[in-house]
Amino acid sequence: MPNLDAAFSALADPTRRAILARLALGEATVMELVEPFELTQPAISRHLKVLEGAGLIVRRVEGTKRPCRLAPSAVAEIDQWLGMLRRALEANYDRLDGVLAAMKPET
Amino acid sequence: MPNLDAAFSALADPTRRAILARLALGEATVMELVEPFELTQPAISRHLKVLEGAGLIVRRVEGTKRPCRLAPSAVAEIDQWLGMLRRALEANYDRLDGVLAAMKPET
DNA sequence: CGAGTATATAAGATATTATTTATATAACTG
DNA sequence: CAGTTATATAAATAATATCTTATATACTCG
Repeated sequence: MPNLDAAFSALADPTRRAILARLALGEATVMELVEPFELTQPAISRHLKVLEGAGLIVRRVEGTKRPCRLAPSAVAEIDQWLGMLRRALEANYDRLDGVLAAMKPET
Repeated sequence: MPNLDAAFSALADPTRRAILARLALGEATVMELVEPFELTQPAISRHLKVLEGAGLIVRRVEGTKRPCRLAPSAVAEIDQWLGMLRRALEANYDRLDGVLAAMKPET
């Protein structure tokens, strides 16, 4: 089970979300990801490590470059967990209790 | 606009996710939420404050009790943001670039 | 090989978070 | 009103995260 802690924690940082948004447009190298931010290269490298550790990105080796791109798995897992809340909220306001009694709380 | 930072950050903690899972089963008071955990009441109160600040729960006043329940707004916002990644990943592997060029990165 | 480029790691400063114990507030209960 | 219950806040501590500068590694090119 990839880690929900790590995934949500990674998404909690606006720089990291911006990196993911950039990667949604396509693969990018570390230096390409450094450029739009006012942070140093080591800072971005660290953010990338966090994102990779959370399973949100993957990296290739291409000579001296390490292009990053989005990874599917973690997003799916987050979606699945949020689905629980979504369903609870859709099933709604007035009668939350009864309808949802069948759901198992969490690990 | 409720805060994505706050929302994801709130979700990054397993105790808080467990609290949300419990609330998906229906409203609960602070003491009811304390019971299943091996944490003190002040610790849970603080977690609830974080969840409330993130817009993930709301509270009523009922005498001396403060029953909590899920709030819809933050989940919707998170969903929306994750939707960007989801679409990028669905549009997929081979040709991420072209298809997604129309997307705006982030705030 | 030697210089330059791309990236990673280390060390250190500072900030933030999570927790506990102790205490405060406020509402019910007899 | 006094005691009890439900919850919040404060102070102290410990662990974690983030950033910077400095430096290491590892490819590439002439």
